[in-house]
Amino acid sequence: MNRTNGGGGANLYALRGYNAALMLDLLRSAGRAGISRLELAERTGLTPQAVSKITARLRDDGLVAEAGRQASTGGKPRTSLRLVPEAGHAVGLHLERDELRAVLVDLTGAVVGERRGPLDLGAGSEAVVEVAAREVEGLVGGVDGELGAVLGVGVAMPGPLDHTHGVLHRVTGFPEWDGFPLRDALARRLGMPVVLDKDTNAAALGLAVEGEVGSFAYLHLGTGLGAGLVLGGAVHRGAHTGAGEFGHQVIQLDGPVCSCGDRGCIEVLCLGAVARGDVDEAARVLGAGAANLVGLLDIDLVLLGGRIVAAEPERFVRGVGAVLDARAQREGASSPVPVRVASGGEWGVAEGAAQLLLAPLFGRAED
Amino acid sequence: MNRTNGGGGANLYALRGYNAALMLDLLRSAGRAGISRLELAERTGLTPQAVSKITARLRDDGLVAEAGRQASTGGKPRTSLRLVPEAGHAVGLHLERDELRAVLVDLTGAVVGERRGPLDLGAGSEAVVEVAAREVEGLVGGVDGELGAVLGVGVAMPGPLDHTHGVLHRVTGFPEWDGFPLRDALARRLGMPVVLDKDTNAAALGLAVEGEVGSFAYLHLGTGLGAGLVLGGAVHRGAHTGAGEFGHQVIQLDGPVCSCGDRGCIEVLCLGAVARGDVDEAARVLGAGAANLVGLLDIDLVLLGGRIVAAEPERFVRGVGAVLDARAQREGASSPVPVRVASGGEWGVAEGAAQLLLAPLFGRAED
DNA sequence: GCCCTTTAGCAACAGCGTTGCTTAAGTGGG
DNA sequence: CCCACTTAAGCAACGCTGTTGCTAAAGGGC
Repeated sequence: MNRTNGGGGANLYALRGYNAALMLDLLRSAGRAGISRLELAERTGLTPQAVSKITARLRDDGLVAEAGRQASTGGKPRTSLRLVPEAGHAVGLHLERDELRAVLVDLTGAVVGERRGPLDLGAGSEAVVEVAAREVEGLVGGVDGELGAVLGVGVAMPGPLDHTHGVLHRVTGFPEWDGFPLRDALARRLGMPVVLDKDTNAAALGLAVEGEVGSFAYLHLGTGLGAGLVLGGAVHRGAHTGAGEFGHQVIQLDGPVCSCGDRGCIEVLCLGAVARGDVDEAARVLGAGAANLVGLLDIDLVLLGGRIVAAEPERFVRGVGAVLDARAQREGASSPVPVRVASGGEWGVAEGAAQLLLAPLFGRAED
Repeated sequence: MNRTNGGGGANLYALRGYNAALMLDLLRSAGRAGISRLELAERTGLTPQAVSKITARLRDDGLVAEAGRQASTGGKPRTSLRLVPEAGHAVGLHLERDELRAVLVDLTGAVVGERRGPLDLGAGSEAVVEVAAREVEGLVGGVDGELGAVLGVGVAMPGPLDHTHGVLHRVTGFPEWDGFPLRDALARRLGMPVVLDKDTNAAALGLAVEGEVGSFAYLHLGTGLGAGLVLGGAVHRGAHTGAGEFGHQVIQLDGPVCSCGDRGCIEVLCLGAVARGDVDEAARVLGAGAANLVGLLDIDLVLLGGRIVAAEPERFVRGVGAVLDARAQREGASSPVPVRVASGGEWGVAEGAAQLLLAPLFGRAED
């Protein structure tokens, strides 16, 4: 229980919600196998009786169900509890320059429906909102049978934008999008809550929920180079959703001119090397930036993703890893920061976008 | 009310402590003038009656007192409440290679006693602990009259160390300190709680408490170059207290060799320029690193400190500011990130160290 | 089959912030 | 000057939280 919610005081209602979210989060990580009431009590520090009461409420709400019994340890066996996946759903929308991906996920984050189609950001905001809305409606309507409440739509896009207000700042190449309130426009059109975030943040959130613990950086190497930062389990967006601008970090003073106007940005160096076919150099440059990040933030893990990484994953992991290993050796650290390819692949951003709506249920704060 | 305390559940006792800390924090920021119960209620979202109950408990504990009345706005005038400064004290200890500074501060953070003396880290751990302990005892004993409970001692030192366990990793130039459990040794010797942290973190904490809001970076340019990061009001230390290693960020790939063994670190470039007498170049290099930091973390403010900055404050502020201004212009941001010289001066680290013990009282989480 | 161990729930309870109302302490109009 | 009005602060009762004490349920081992 800490102060991050804008300095607000807490009453009994807040307390209840907090503990309920805590339980749900533990139940989610436990997965299909479930977790017993007593283990929930141990993990939270609450009394078993409190856990019984809280889980009873969650069962009444249909969010939690019993899932068999565990082996006895000499007495009455523990009853496992698990999340009810179909108790709630969320849509994740990944909008790119020329393509749209949409997923419908259940409460556990499992994908129960997906769609993919062309998109033209140049067609104007109204047309794009309409296309996106139709995809969402198709996805939600296309699933047969009873569908637990759809909590809303998470939208992930590249480029600078404002998560708090759901407004786009700029969409590279399409000045007509400047300042467009995408969140509210889509919410009004669909009649359900919408949350907007950067693609890299959505991907990082998805990875955090999937089980990556502690603090890590997700580096995305695609048409641009960006990062999603997870610090202490929460996505770090900064005051204006600007955090994670990894690509325009300068690592070569007075180096070649970058598209942003500065010189020696990691993006121009890295993508330049890729263009020359020198993947090892690209990985080395990326590694230097990653090492800067690791030192600055003391993170535990670096995850790589994006089209360019996907083309040669091992070489990038090896190249970035080499730089981090060298750094660890210089520092005398016991073990270097590991580097891996992010799971999720092409759908990772859309799945993470859906988590923008699920996360609050599990006590993952908005910031 | 958020989840940062290791996943623990919250009971009524935790709720009470949380709201009490919230009140104390608001009372502290209100300073000598105080703040009315109703304003506390507005700021926290709690009902006026709840505020009355909570502040009544705090008054019973002697932490809060009435401080006059405000002007009437047509009815009964509001009663101002303020912290009782002498209700608690803490010691801040700043240990450098060759010098020791110690301050005794009251609950509001005001300095009520200070000491300064030579120190030789090469004299060995036992001797240093003894010298430090004597300074603390002298400081605590030297204040006449009733002294509210001394909560403990905050110790700030350079170099890599582990805040969580209170253990030094390395002290540059003194290998015999490797792994020394300074926190526990000093705590045993003094019989009071001790908290250990990096000097830059202590300075940043002190600045955060002094009223710098939101997220900022404190860049310290002294014998080395380090940073203290405050994100969302809390010091970001990272998993192993390693965060803030700003100086060994590479900004000149394959540049000159640094003392750390890498090439093109900001520290070797910046201090090299200072050595050549080229302050403007040093400021430009520092600015490039600051711009990287601003982009990566989306912070609101950059504060400069340390001996070298103190020698030519305006030129550093101007030089770093110019780089950040150029960056803001490229980004099309409405206003550039401001740069200032950190208040606190030579005693800033020691004062911040004392806040390591006061901060928990005011709900400023340990991490 | 009995005893023991362990789990889960029922009932009473202390303590939290909230609600409804009363008292305190000012201002300002007639 | 006094009285009506406004605003602040506290008292009492209340609903709800997690906790405590105890009981019932359910399995294993001798």
